Amino acid sequence: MTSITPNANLYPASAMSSGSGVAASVAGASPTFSPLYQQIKSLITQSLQSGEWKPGELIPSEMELASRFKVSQGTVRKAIDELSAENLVVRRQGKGTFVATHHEARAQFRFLRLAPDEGVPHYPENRIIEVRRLRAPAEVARLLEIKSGDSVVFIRRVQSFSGVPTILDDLWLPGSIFKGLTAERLNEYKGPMYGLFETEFGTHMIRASEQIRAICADETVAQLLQIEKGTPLLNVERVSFTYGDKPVELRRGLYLTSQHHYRNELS
Amino acid sequence: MTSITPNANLYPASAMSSGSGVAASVAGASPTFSPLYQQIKSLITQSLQSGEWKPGELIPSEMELASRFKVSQGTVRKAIDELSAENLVVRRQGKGTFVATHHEARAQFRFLRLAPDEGVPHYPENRIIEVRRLRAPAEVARLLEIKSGDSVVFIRRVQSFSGVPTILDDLWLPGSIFKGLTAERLNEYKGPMYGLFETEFGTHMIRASEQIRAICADETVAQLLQIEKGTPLLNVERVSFTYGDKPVELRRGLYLTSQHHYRNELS
DNA sequence: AAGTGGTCTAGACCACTAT
DNA sequence: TAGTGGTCTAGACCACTTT
Repeated sequence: MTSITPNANLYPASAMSSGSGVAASVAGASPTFSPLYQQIKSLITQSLQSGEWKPGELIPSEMELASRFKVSQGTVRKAIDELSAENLVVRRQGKGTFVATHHEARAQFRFLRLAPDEGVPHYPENRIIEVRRLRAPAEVARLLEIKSGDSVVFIRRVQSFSGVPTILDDLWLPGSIFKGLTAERLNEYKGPMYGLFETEFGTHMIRASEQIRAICADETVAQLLQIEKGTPLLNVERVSFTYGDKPVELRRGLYLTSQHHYRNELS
Repeated sequence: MTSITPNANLYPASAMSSGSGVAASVAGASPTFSPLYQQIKSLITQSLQSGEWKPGELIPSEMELASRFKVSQGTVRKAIDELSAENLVVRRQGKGTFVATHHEARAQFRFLRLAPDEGVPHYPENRIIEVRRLRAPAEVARLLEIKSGDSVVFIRRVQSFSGVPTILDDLWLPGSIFKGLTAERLNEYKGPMYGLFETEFGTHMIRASEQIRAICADETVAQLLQIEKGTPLLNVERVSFTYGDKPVELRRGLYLTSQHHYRNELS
Protein backbone atom coordinates (compact mmCIF):
# COMPACT_ATOMS: atom_id res chain seq x y z
CA MET A 1 0.00 0.00 0.00
CA THR A 2 1.34 3.38 -0.99
CA SER A 3 -0.10 6.77 -0.16
CA ILE A 4 0.30 8.31 -3.59
CA THR A 5 -2.80 9.23 -5.57
CA PRO A 6 -2.23 7.41 -8.85
CA ASN A 7 -4.76 9.31 -10.95
CA ALA A 8 -3.32 12.64 -10.01
CA ASN A 9 -0.03 11.36 -11.37
CA LEU A 10 -1.44 9.72 -14.44
CA TYR A 11 -3.65 12.60 -15.41
CA PRO A 12 -1.87 15.71 -14.27
CA ALA A 13 -3.60 19.05 -13.88
CA SER A 14 -2.49 20.15 -17.32
CA ALA A 15 -4.76 17.54 -18.87
CA MET A 16 -7.77 18.58 -16.83
CA SER A 17 -9.97 21.61 -16.92
CA SER A 18 -9.43 22.12 -13.22
CA GLY A 19 -6.84 21.09 -10.68
CA SER A 20 -9.45 19.83 -8.23
CA GLY A 21 -11.30 17.46 -10.52
CA VAL A 22 -12.93 14.14 -9.79
CA ALA A 23 -9.84 12.08 -10.47
CA ALA A 24 -7.98 13.62 -7.58
CA SER A 25 -10.85 13.39 -5.12
CA VAL A 26 -11.80 9.84 -6.02
CA ALA A 27 -8.28 8.53 -6.31
CA GLY A 28 -7.69 8.71 -2.60
CA ALA A 29 -10.53 6.31 -1.94
CA SER A 30 -9.29 3.73 -4.42
CA PRO A 31 -5.58 3.02 -4.77
CA THR A 32 -6.12 0.92 -7.90
CA PHE A 33 -6.08 2.88 -11.12
CA SER A 34 -9.23 3.35 -13.13
CA PRO A 35 -9.85 5.70 -16.03
CA LEU A 36 -11.68 8.95 -15.39
CA TYR A 37 -14.77 7.90 -17.31
CA GLN A 38 -15.04 4.77 -15.17
CA GLN A 39 -14.97 6.92 -12.05
CA ILE A 40 -17.66 9.16 -13.52
CA LYS A 41 -19.68 6.08 -14.42
CA SER A 42 -19.35 4.87 -10.87
CA LEU A 43 -20.47 8.24 -9.49
CA ILE A 44 -23.51 8.27 -11.76
CA THR A 45 -24.34 4.70 -10.73
CA GLN A 46 -24.19 5.79 -7.10
CA SER A 47 -26.71 8.50 -7.81
CA LEU A 48 -28.97 5.94 -9.47
CA GLN A 49 -28.57 3.58 -6.54
CA SER A 50 -29.25 6.27 -3.96
CA GLY A 51 -32.43 7.26 -5.75
CA GLU A 52 -31.26 10.79 -6.57
CA TRP A 53 -32.72 10.11 -10.02
CA LYS A 54 -35.56 7.59 -10.07
CA PRO A 55 -36.59 5.17 -12.86
CA GLY A 56 -38.23 7.06 -15.71
CA GLU A 57 -36.77 10.40 -14.64
CA LEU A 58 -34.49 12.65 -16.65
CA ILE A 59 -30.91 12.82 -15.45
CA PRO A 60 -28.82 16.00 -15.85
CA SER A 61 -27.52 16.73 -19.33
CA GLU A 62 -24.01 15.71 -20.37
CA MET A 63 -22.83 19.32 -20.19
CA GLU A 64 -24.28 19.71 -16.72
CA LEU A 65 -22.63 16.53 -15.45
CA ALA A 66 -19.38 17.53 -17.10
CA SER A 67 -19.31 20.81 -15.23
CA ARG A 68 -20.41 19.16 -11.99
CA PHE A 69 -17.59 16.61 -12.17
CA LYS A 70 -15.10 19.03 -13.70
CA VAL A 71 -14.40 16.87 -16.72
CA SER A 72 -15.06 17.29 -20.41
CA GLN A 73 -18.35 16.39 -22.01
CA GLY A 74 -16.66 13.60 -23.95
CA THR A 75 -15.66 11.86 -20.75
CA VAL A 76 -19.18 12.03 -19.33
CA ARG A 77 -20.40 10.80 -22.68
CA LYS A 78 -18.23 7.70 -22.57
CA ALA A 79 -19.46 6.93 -19.05
CA ILE A 80 -23.09 7.24 -20.15
CA ASP A 81 -22.31 5.17 -23.26
CA GLU A 82 -21.52 2.22 -21.03
CA LEU A 83 -24.47 2.79 -18.71
CA SER A 84 -26.68 2.86 -21.78
CA ALA A 85 -25.15 -0.37 -23.11
CA GLU A 86 -25.89 -1.97 -19.73
CA ASN A 87 -29.50 -0.77 -19.91
CA LEU A 88 -29.20 1.36 -16.79
CA VAL A 89 -30.17 4.50 -18.69
CA VAL A 90 -31.87 5.26 -21.98
CA ARG A 91 -30.84 8.07 -24.30
CA ARG A 92 -33.30 10.05 -26.35
CA GLN A 93 -31.92 12.44 -28.88
CA GLY A 94 -33.13 15.98 -28.36
CA LYS A 95 -34.74 15.11 -25.02
CA GLY A 96 -32.05 13.83 -22.73
CA THR A 97 -30.96 10.73 -20.84
CA PHE A 98 -33.50 8.87 -18.69
CA VAL A 99 -33.18 6.33 -15.94
CA ALA A 100 -34.26 2.95 -17.30
CA THR A 101 -37.61 1.67 -16.08
CA HIS A 102 -39.55 -1.57 -16.44
CA HIS A 103 -42.66 0.49 -17.31
CA GLU A 104 -41.70 0.61 -20.96
CA ALA A 105 -42.40 -1.39 -24.07
CA ARG A 106 -38.69 -1.93 -24.74
CA ALA A 107 -38.13 -3.44 -21.30
CA GLN A 108 -41.11 -5.82 -21.38
CA PHE A 109 -39.37 -8.72 -23.06
CA ARG A 110 -35.89 -8.28 -21.65
CA PHE A 111 -36.61 -10.70 -18.81
CA LEU A 112 -39.39 -12.68 -20.48
CA ARG A 113 -37.66 -15.06 -22.85
CA LEU A 114 -40.54 -17.40 -23.56
CA ALA A 115 -41.99 -16.71 -27.00
CA PRO A 116 -44.77 -18.42 -28.95
CA ASP A 117 -43.64 -20.80 -31.72
CA GLU A 118 -46.05 -18.99 -34.04
CA GLY A 119 -47.23 -15.41 -33.96
CA VAL A 120 -45.89 -12.35 -32.23
CA PRO A 121 -44.78 -12.32 -28.59
CA HIS A 122 -47.27 -10.91 -26.13
CA TYR A 123 -47.51 -10.54 -22.41
CA PRO A 124 -49.16 -13.35 -20.41
CA GLU A 125 -52.01 -13.10 -17.93
CA ASN A 126 -51.13 -13.44 -14.29
CA ARG A 127 -52.77 -15.52 -11.57
CA ILE A 128 -51.42 -15.42 -8.03
CA ILE A 129 -51.72 -18.80 -6.32
CA GLU A 130 -50.30 -17.86 -2.96
CA VAL A 131 -48.23 -15.33 -1.07
CA ARG A 132 -46.60 -16.35 2.20
CA ARG A 133 -44.01 -15.19 4.68
CA LEU A 134 -41.46 -17.79 5.70
CA ARG A 135 -37.97 -18.26 7.09
CA ALA A 136 -35.33 -18.51 4.39
CA PRO A 137 -34.08 -22.08 3.83
CA ALA A 138 -30.30 -22.36 3.61
CA GLU A 139 -30.16 -22.55 -0.19
CA VAL A 140 -32.48 -19.56 -0.66
CA ALA A 141 -30.52 -17.55 1.89
CA ARG A 142 -27.23 -18.36 0.20
CA LEU A 143 -28.41 -17.16 -3.21
CA LEU A 144 -30.05 -14.01 -1.83
CA GLU A 145 -27.01 -13.33 0.34
CA ILE A 146 -29.05 -13.08 3.51
CA LYS A 147 -28.95 -15.13 6.71
CA SER A 148 -30.57 -18.52 6.86
CA GLY A 149 -33.85 -18.09 8.72
CA ASP A 150 -34.29 -14.44 7.72
CA SER A 151 -37.77 -13.44 6.63
CA VAL A 152 -38.58 -14.00 2.96
CA VAL A 153 -41.73 -13.49 0.92
CA PHE A 154 -42.74 -16.55 -1.06
CA ILE A 155 -44.94 -16.13 -4.12
CA ARG A 156 -46.43 -18.77 -6.38
CA ARG A 157 -48.17 -17.75 -9.57
CA VAL A 158 -49.29 -19.14 -12.91
CA GLN A 159 -48.91 -17.21 -16.15
CA SER A 160 -51.10 -18.00 -19.13
CA PHE A 161 -50.90 -17.16 -22.81
CA SER A 162 -54.32 -16.72 -24.41
CA GLY A 163 -55.84 -18.58 -21.49
CA VAL A 164 -53.40 -21.51 -21.66
CA PRO A 165 -51.45 -22.00 -18.40
CA THR A 166 -47.79 -22.04 -19.44
CA ILE A 167 -45.52 -20.81 -16.65
CA LEU A 168 -45.47 -21.78 -12.99
CA ASP A 169 -43.29 -19.37 -11.04
CA ASP A 170 -42.07 -19.70 -7.47
CA LEU A 171 -40.42 -16.56 -6.11
CA TRP A 172 -38.45 -15.82 -2.97
CA LEU A 173 -37.90 -12.16 -2.04
CA PRO A 174 -36.03 -10.66 0.92
CA GLY A 175 -38.64 -9.74 3.53
CA SER A 176 -36.63 -6.69 4.56
CA ILE A 177 -37.18 -5.08 1.16
CA PHE A 178 -40.61 -6.32 0.19
CA LYS A 179 -42.55 -5.39 3.28
CA GLY A 180 -46.32 -5.31 2.90
CA LEU A 181 -46.39 -7.29 -0.34
CA THR A 182 -49.75 -9.04 -0.53
CA ALA A 183 -51.64 -11.19 -3.01
CA GLU A 184 -54.15 -8.34 -3.39
CA ARG A 185 -51.55 -5.83 -4.52
CA LEU A 186 -50.05 -8.39 -6.92
CA ASN A 187 -53.45 -9.17 -8.38
CA GLU A 188 -54.45 -5.53 -8.75
CA TYR A 189 -51.29 -4.76 -10.63
CA LYS A 190 -51.31 -5.20 -14.40
CA GLY A 191 -48.11 -5.67 -16.36
CA PRO A 192 -44.68 -7.01 -15.47
CA MET A 193 -44.01 -7.72 -11.80
CA TYR A 194 -40.69 -5.88 -12.05
CA GLY A 195 -42.65 -2.72 -12.71
CA LEU A 196 -44.45 -3.16 -9.40
CA PHE A 197 -41.22 -3.96 -7.57
CA GLU A 198 -39.73 -0.77 -8.96
CA THR A 199 -42.63 1.53 -8.18
CA GLU A 200 -43.88 0.09 -4.91
CA PHE A 201 -40.66 -1.12 -3.35
CA GLY A 202 -38.01 1.09 -4.95
CA THR A 203 -36.17 -1.95 -6.25
CA HIS A 204 -35.14 -1.81 -9.88
CA MET A 205 -33.76 -5.02 -11.44
CA ILE A 206 -30.78 -4.43 -13.66
CA ARG A 207 -29.72 -7.93 -14.61
CA ALA A 208 -30.34 -11.59 -13.90
CA SER A 209 -28.49 -14.88 -14.09
CA GLU A 210 -30.33 -18.02 -15.19
CA GLN A 211 -29.67 -21.76 -15.09
CA ILE A 212 -31.87 -23.92 -17.28
CA ARG A 213 -32.59 -27.63 -16.96
CA ALA A 214 -35.16 -30.09 -18.27
CA ILE A 215 -37.42 -31.84 -15.78
CA CYS A 216 -40.70 -33.75 -15.71
CA ALA A 217 -43.85 -32.33 -14.15
CA ASP A 218 -44.76 -33.87 -10.81
CA GLU A 219 -48.31 -34.28 -9.54
CA THR A 220 -48.60 -30.80 -8.04
CA VAL A 221 -47.15 -28.99 -11.01
CA ALA A 222 -49.22 -31.00 -13.46
CA GLN A 223 -52.38 -29.96 -11.68
CA LEU A 224 -51.47 -26.26 -11.62
CA LEU A 225 -50.55 -26.16 -15.30
CA GLN A 226 -53.37 -28.52 -16.28
CA ILE A 227 -51.05 -30.99 -17.99
CA GLU A 228 -50.23 -34.67 -17.67
CA LYS A 229 -47.90 -35.73 -14.92
CA GLY A 230 -44.50 -36.45 -16.46
CA THR A 231 -44.78 -33.74 -19.14
CA PRO A 232 -41.26 -32.35 -19.86
CA LEU A 233 -40.76 -28.74 -18.68
CA LEU A 234 -38.01 -26.18 -18.67
CA ASN A 235 -36.79 -25.50 -15.16
CA VAL A 236 -35.42 -21.95 -15.13
CA GLU A 237 -33.67 -20.82 -11.98
CA ARG A 238 -33.08 -17.10 -11.86
CA VAL A 239 -31.28 -14.78 -9.49
CA SER A 240 -32.02 -11.10 -10.19
CA PHE A 241 -29.85 -8.21 -9.14
CA THR A 242 -30.48 -4.55 -8.41
CA TYR A 243 -27.95 -1.70 -8.36
CA GLY A 244 -24.62 -2.68 -6.88
CA ASP A 245 -25.14 -6.27 -8.03
CA LYS A 246 -27.18 -6.98 -4.97
CA PRO A 247 -29.33 -10.14 -5.35
CA VAL A 248 -32.97 -9.33 -4.53
CA GLU A 249 -35.01 -12.05 -6.19
CA LEU A 250 -34.78 -15.79 -6.48
CA ARG A 251 -37.16 -17.33 -8.96
CA ARG A 252 -37.82 -20.82 -10.19
CA GLY A 253 -39.93 -20.94 -13.32
CA LEU A 254 -41.37 -24.07 -14.89
CA TYR A 255 -42.11 -23.45 -18.56
CA LEU A 256 -44.39 -25.54 -20.71
CA THR A 257 -42.74 -25.59 -24.14
CA SER A 258 -45.21 -27.43 -26.32
CA GLN A 259 -46.37 -24.19 -27.95
CA HIS A 260 -43.56 -21.89 -26.83
CA HIS A 261 -39.79 -21.79 -26.70
CA TYR A 262 -37.10 -20.02 -24.71
CA ARG A 263 -35.31 -17.73 -27.12
CA ASN A 264 -31.67 -16.84 -26.82
CA GLU A 265 -29.24 -14.93 -28.98
CA LEU A 266 -25.60 -15.98 -28.81
CA SER A 267 -23.32 -13.16 -29.79
CA MET B 1 -35.76 8.81 -54.72
CA THR B 2 -33.54 11.82 -54.99
CA SER B 3 -30.11 12.05 -56.51
CA ILE B 4 -28.53 14.20 -53.85
CA THR B 5 -25.72 12.79 -51.79
CA PRO B 6 -26.92 13.36 -48.23
CA ASN B 7 -23.62 12.81 -46.48
CA ALA B 8 -21.82 15.34 -48.59
CA ASN B 9 -24.43 17.83 -47.45
CA LEU B 10 -24.49 16.74 -43.86
CA TYR B 11 -20.76 16.58 -43.45
CA PRO B 12 -19.32 19.23 -45.76
CA ALA B 13 -15.68 19.27 -46.80
CA SER B 14 -14.82 21.75 -44.10
CA ALA B 15 -15.53 19.11 -41.49
CA MET B 16 -13.39 16.50 -43.21
CA SER B 17 -9.68 16.12 -43.69
CA SER B 18 -10.16 15.78 -47.42
CA GLY B 19 -12.83 16.70 -49.94
CA SER B 20 -12.87 13.22 -51.46
CA GLY B 21 -13.46 11.22 -48.31
CA VAL B 22 -15.46 8.06 -47.77
CA ALA B 23 -18.68 9.86 -46.99
CA ALA B 24 -18.86 11.35 -50.45
CA SER B 25 -17.97 8.15 -52.27
CA VAL B 26 -20.29 5.90 -50.26
CA ALA B 27 -23.20 8.30 -50.18
CA GLY B 28 -23.95 7.82 -53.85
CA ALA B 29 -24.51 4.11 -53.34
CA SER B 30 -26.87 4.56 -50.42
CA PRO B 31 -29.44 7.34 -50.42
CA THR B 32 -30.32 6.69 -46.75
CA PHE B 33 -28.20 8.58 -44.28
CA SER B 34 -25.77 6.77 -42.07
CA PRO B 35 -23.01 8.24 -39.93
CA LEU B 36 -19.44 8.13 -41.19
CA TYR B 37 -18.29 5.65 -38.58
CA GLN B 38 -21.05 3.26 -39.63
CA GLN B 39 -19.84 3.45 -43.19
CA ILE B 40 -16.29 2.77 -42.04
CA LYS B 41 -17.55 -0.13 -39.96
CA SER B 42 -19.32 -1.52 -42.99
CA LEU B 43 -16.16 -1.20 -45.11
CA ILE B 44 -14.10 -3.02 -42.48
CA THR B 45 -16.75 -5.73 -42.25
CA GLN B 46 -16.54 -6.15 -46.02
CA SER B 47 -12.81 -6.72 -45.73
CA LEU B 48 -13.41 -9.31 -43.05
CA GLN B 49 -16.04 -11.00 -45.17
CA SER B 50 -13.88 -11.02 -48.29
CA GLY B 51 -11.04 -12.61 -46.38
CA GLU B 52 -8.65 -9.68 -46.85
CA TRP B 53 -7.85 -10.18 -43.15
CA LYS B 54 -8.32 -13.74 -41.89
CA PRO B 55 -9.28 -14.92 -38.38
CA GLY B 56 -6.37 -14.51 -36.00
CA GLU B 57 -4.61 -11.99 -38.23
CA LEU B 58 -3.69 -8.41 -37.40
CA ILE B 59 -5.70 -5.74 -39.15
CA PRO B 60 -4.17 -2.35 -40.06
CA SER B 61 -3.72 0.13 -37.21
CA GLU B 62 -6.31 2.78 -36.52
CA MET B 63 -4.05 5.48 -37.93
CA GLU B 64 -3.49 3.44 -41.08
CA LEU B 65 -7.20 2.85 -41.60
CA ALA B 66 -7.91 6.51 -40.88
CA SER B 67 -5.56 7.61 -43.63
CA ARG B 68 -6.84 4.94 -46.03
CA PHE B 69 -10.45 6.06 -45.54
CA LYS B 70 -9.59 9.74 -45.22
CA VAL B 71 -11.25 10.16 -41.85
CA SER B 72 -9.94 10.91 -38.39
CA GLN B 73 -8.58 8.24 -36.08
CA GLY B 74 -11.50 8.84 -33.70
CA THR B 75 -13.99 7.87 -36.36
CA VAL B 76 -12.15 4.64 -37.17
CA ARG B 77 -11.94 4.03 -33.45
CA LYS B 78 -15.70 4.27 -33.00
CA ALA B 79 -16.23 1.84 -35.89
CA ILE B 80 -13.81 -0.66 -34.35
CA ASP B 81 -15.44 -0.12 -30.94
CA GLU B 82 -18.64 -1.58 -32.30
CA LEU B 83 -16.94 -4.41 -34.16
CA SER B 84 -15.18 -5.27 -30.94
CA ALA B 85 -18.45 -5.20 -28.99
CA GLU B 86 -19.90 -7.61 -31.57
CA ASN B 87 -16.91 -9.93 -31.14
CA LEU B 88 -15.83 -9.56 -34.76
CA VAL B 89 -12.42 -8.27 -33.76
CA VAL B 90 -10.32 -8.30 -30.61
CA ARG B 91 -8.21 -5.38 -29.43
CA ARG B 92 -4.89 -5.83 -27.68
CA GLN B 93 -3.27 -2.76 -26.24
CA GLY B 94 0.22 -2.19 -27.57
CA LYS B 95 -0.15 -4.92 -30.20
CA GLY B 96 -3.06 -4.03 -32.43
CA THR B 97 -6.50 -5.22 -33.47
CA PHE B 98 -6.98 -8.85 -34.51
CA VAL B 99 -9.70 -10.66 -36.40
CA ALA B 100 -11.66 -12.78 -33.93
CA THR B 101 -11.06 -16.52 -34.15
CA HIS B 102 -12.58 -19.59 -32.53
CA HIS B 103 -9.05 -20.87 -31.81
CA GLU B 104 -8.88 -18.94 -28.58
CA ALA B 105 -9.61 -19.57 -24.93
CA ARG B 106 -11.99 -16.62 -24.74
CA ALA B 107 -14.10 -17.89 -27.64
CA GLN B 108 -14.39 -21.48 -26.36
CA PHE B 109 -17.44 -20.96 -24.18
CA ARG B 110 -19.22 -18.34 -26.20
CA PHE B 111 -21.26 -20.98 -28.04
CA LEU B 112 -21.06 -23.72 -25.40
CA ARG B 113 -23.57 -22.76 -22.74
CA LEU B 114 -23.76 -26.06 -20.91
CA ALA B 115 -21.83 -25.85 -17.64
CA PRO B 116 -21.36 -28.39 -14.85
CA ASP B 117 -23.48 -27.81 -11.73
CA GLU B 118 -20.31 -28.17 -9.68
CA GLY B 119 -16.75 -27.38 -10.62
CA VAL B 120 -15.25 -25.31 -13.41
CA PRO B 121 -16.46 -25.48 -17.03
CA HIS B 122 -14.33 -27.55 -19.37
CA TYR B 123 -14.53 -28.68 -22.94
CA PRO B 124 -16.22 -32.02 -23.69
CA GLU B 125 -14.83 -34.98 -25.61
CA ASN B 126 -16.19 -35.54 -29.07
CA ARG B 127 -17.44 -38.73 -30.73
CA ILE B 128 -18.68 -38.62 -34.31
CA ILE B 129 -21.54 -41.05 -34.85
CA GLU B 130 -22.12 -40.44 -38.52
CA VAL B 131 -21.52 -38.07 -41.41
CA ARG B 132 -23.79 -38.22 -44.44
CA ARG B 133 -24.72 -36.27 -47.53
CA LEU B 134 -28.38 -35.79 -48.13
CA ARG B 135 -30.96 -33.60 -49.87
CA ALA B 136 -32.18 -30.75 -47.68
CA PRO B 137 -35.68 -31.33 -46.28
CA ALA B 138 -37.98 -28.33 -46.63
CA GLU B 139 -37.57 -27.16 -43.03
CA VAL B 140 -33.77 -27.42 -43.11
CA ALA B 141 -33.63 -25.59 -46.42
CA ARG B 142 -35.84 -22.81 -45.14
CA LEU B 143 -33.64 -22.14 -42.10
CA LEU B 144 -30.38 -22.34 -44.07
CA GLU B 145 -31.88 -20.17 -46.81
CA ILE B 146 -31.08 -22.69 -49.53
CA LYS B 147 -33.35 -24.55 -51.94
CA SER B 148 -35.23 -27.59 -50.79
CA GLY B 149 -33.38 -30.64 -52.13
CA ASP B 150 -29.99 -28.91 -52.23
CA SER B 151 -27.07 -30.93 -50.92
CA VAL B 152 -26.45 -30.74 -47.17
CA VAL B 153 -23.97 -32.46 -44.90
CA PHE B 154 -25.56 -34.20 -41.96
CA ILE B 155 -23.49 -34.88 -38.83
CA ARG B 156 -24.44 -36.69 -35.68
CA ARG B 157 -22.13 -36.66 -32.70
CA VAL B 158 -22.10 -37.25 -28.97
CA GLN B 159 -20.19 -35.02 -26.57
CA SER B 160 -19.12 -36.30 -23.16
CA PHE B 161 -17.95 -34.61 -19.99
CA SER B 162 -15.44 -36.72 -18.07
CA GLY B 163 -16.60 -39.75 -19.98
CA VAL B 164 -20.30 -39.15 -19.35
CA PRO B 165 -22.32 -38.76 -22.59
CA THR B 166 -24.19 -35.49 -22.20
CA ILE B 167 -24.91 -33.87 -25.56
CA LEU B 168 -26.34 -35.41 -28.71
CA ASP B 169 -25.91 -33.03 -31.64
CA ASP B 170 -27.45 -33.26 -35.09
CA LEU B 171 -26.02 -30.78 -37.58
CA TRP B 172 -27.03 -29.76 -41.08
CA LEU B 173 -24.52 -27.78 -43.14
CA PRO B 174 -24.83 -26.40 -46.68
CA GLY B 175 -23.04 -28.89 -48.98
CA SER B 176 -21.83 -26.05 -51.18
CA ILE B 177 -19.65 -24.68 -48.40
CA PHE B 178 -18.62 -27.81 -46.54
CA LYS B 179 -17.27 -29.88 -49.42
CA GLY B 180 -15.06 -32.81 -48.46
CA LEU B 181 -16.12 -32.86 -44.81
CA THR B 182 -15.66 -36.42 -43.56
CA ALA B 183 -15.94 -38.26 -40.26
CA GLU B 184 -12.18 -38.79 -40.34
CA ARG B 185 -11.39 -35.09 -40.47
CA LEU B 186 -13.88 -34.40 -37.70
CA ASN B 187 -12.41 -37.13 -35.53
CA GLU B 188 -8.82 -36.05 -36.12
CA TYR B 189 -9.64 -32.52 -35.11
CA LYS B 190 -9.36 -31.62 -31.44
CA GLY B 191 -11.17 -28.63 -29.98
CA PRO B 192 -14.33 -26.77 -30.97
CA MET B 193 -15.88 -27.66 -34.30
CA TYR B 194 -16.19 -23.97 -35.17
CA GLY B 195 -12.39 -23.83 -35.18
CA LEU B 196 -12.32 -26.51 -37.86
CA PHE B 197 -15.06 -24.80 -39.86
CA GLU B 198 -13.06 -21.59 -39.76
CA THR B 199 -9.70 -23.06 -40.71
CA GLU B 200 -10.72 -25.78 -43.15
CA PHE B 201 -13.74 -24.21 -44.77
CA GLY B 202 -13.15 -20.49 -44.38
CA THR B 203 -16.43 -20.07 -42.54
CA HIS B 204 -16.29 -18.08 -39.34
CA MET B 205 -19.42 -18.06 -37.15
CA ILE B 206 -20.21 -14.66 -35.73
CA ARG B 207 -23.51 -15.23 -33.96
CA ALA B 208 -26.27 -17.76 -33.42
CA SER B 209 -29.95 -17.82 -32.55
CA GLU B 210 -31.30 -20.54 -30.28
CA GLN B 211 -34.73 -21.87 -29.35
CA ILE B 212 -34.92 -24.07 -26.27
CA ARG B 213 -37.58 -26.59 -25.34
CA ALA B 214 -37.95 -29.51 -22.95
CA ILE B 215 -38.52 -32.98 -24.39
CA CYS B 216 -38.29 -36.61 -23.33
CA ALA B 217 -35.65 -38.97 -24.71
CA ASP B 218 -36.96 -41.49 -27.22
CA GLU B 219 -35.53 -44.97 -27.71
CA THR B 220 -32.77 -43.92 -30.13
CA VAL B 221 -31.60 -40.95 -28.12
CA ALA B 222 -31.70 -42.90 -24.87
CA GLN B 223 -29.38 -45.50 -26.33
CA LEU B 224 -26.89 -42.96 -27.67
CA LEU B 225 -26.72 -41.05 -24.38
CA GLN B 226 -26.91 -44.21 -22.29
CA ILE B 227 -29.91 -43.02 -20.33
CA GLU B 228 -33.42 -44.24 -19.63
CA LYS B 229 -36.05 -43.70 -22.30
CA GLY B 230 -38.25 -40.79 -21.16
CA THR B 231 -35.46 -38.88 -19.44
CA PRO B 232 -36.14 -35.13 -19.77
CA LEU B 233 -33.69 -33.31 -22.04
CA LEU B 234 -33.13 -29.78 -23.28
CA ASN B 235 -33.82 -29.50 -26.97
CA VAL B 236 -31.70 -26.63 -28.31
CA GLU B 237 -32.26 -25.60 -31.90
CA ARG B 238 -29.58 -23.32 -33.21
CA VAL B 239 -29.08 -21.42 -36.44
CA SER B 240 -25.55 -20.01 -36.77
CA PHE B 241 -24.56 -17.13 -38.99
CA THR B 242 -21.35 -16.05 -40.66
CA TYR B 243 -20.42 -12.59 -41.98
CA GLY B 244 -23.31 -10.81 -43.61
CA ASP B 245 -25.78 -12.64 -41.38
CA LYS B 246 -25.74 -15.59 -43.73
CA PRO B 247 -27.05 -18.79 -42.05
CA VAL B 248 -24.52 -21.61 -42.46
CA GLU B 249 -25.33 -24.11 -39.75
CA LEU B 250 -28.47 -25.69 -38.38
CA ARG B 251 -27.98 -27.65 -35.20
CA ARG B 252 -30.26 -29.54 -32.89
CA GLY B 253 -28.66 -30.38 -29.57
CA LEU B 254 -30.16 -32.62 -26.91
CA TYR B 255 -28.65 -31.81 -23.52
CA LEU B 256 -28.73 -34.06 -20.51
CA THR B 257 -29.12 -31.71 -17.55
CA SER B 258 -28.89 -33.98 -14.53
CA GLN B 259 -25.33 -32.85 -13.78
CA HIS B 260 -25.21 -29.75 -16.00
CA HIS B 261 -27.24 -26.64 -16.77
CA TYR B 262 -27.62 -24.18 -19.61
CA ARG B 263 -26.35 -20.86 -18.32
CA ASN B 264 -27.69 -17.53 -19.47
CA GLU B 265 -27.12 -13.96 -18.43
CA LEU B 266 -30.02 -11.54 -18.87
CA SER B 267 -28.85 -8.00 -19.16
C1' DA C 1 12.74 4.36 -29.33
C1' DA C 2 8.85 3.47 -32.05
C1' DG C 3 4.26 1.89 -32.71
C1' DT C 4 -0.17 0.36 -30.97
C1' DG C 5 -4.50 0.89 -28.57
C1' DG C 6 -6.64 3.73 -24.48
C1' DT C 7 -7.93 8.12 -22.39
C1' DC C 8 -8.94 12.99 -22.26
C1' DT C 9 -9.74 17.52 -23.93
C1' DA C 10 -11.70 21.31 -26.80
C1' DG C 11 -14.41 22.87 -30.29
C1' DA C 12 -17.42 22.48 -34.23
C1' DC C 13 -21.57 21.18 -36.44
C1' DC C 14 -25.79 18.07 -37.23
C1' DA C 15 -30.33 15.93 -35.84
C1' DC C 16 -34.05 15.99 -32.97
C1' DT C 17 -37.40 17.92 -29.52
C1' DA C 18 -39.62 21.35 -27.14
C1' DT C 19 -41.05 26.13 -26.49
C1' DT D 1 -34.70 29.71 -30.65
C1' DA D 2 -32.59 27.06 -27.25
C1' DG D 3 -31.25 22.79 -25.40
C1' DT D 4 -30.39 17.95 -25.88
C1' DG D 5 -27.87 13.93 -27.56
C1' DG D 6 -25.02 12.35 -31.89
C1' DT D 7 -21.06 12.84 -34.94
C1' DC D 8 -16.53 14.35 -36.35
C1' DT D 9 -12.10 16.42 -35.99
C1' DA D 10 -7.46 17.53 -34.07
C1' DG D 11 -4.13 17.12 -30.81
C1' DA D 12 -2.16 15.62 -26.53
C1' DC D 13 -0.58 12.24 -23.39
C1' DC D 14 -0.69 7.47 -21.05
C1' DA D 15 -0.09 2.29 -20.97
C1' DC D 16 1.56 -1.52 -23.14
C1' DT D 17 4.35 -4.29 -26.42
C1' DT D 18 8.06 -5.03 -29.46
C1' DT D 19 12.38 -3.80 -31.64
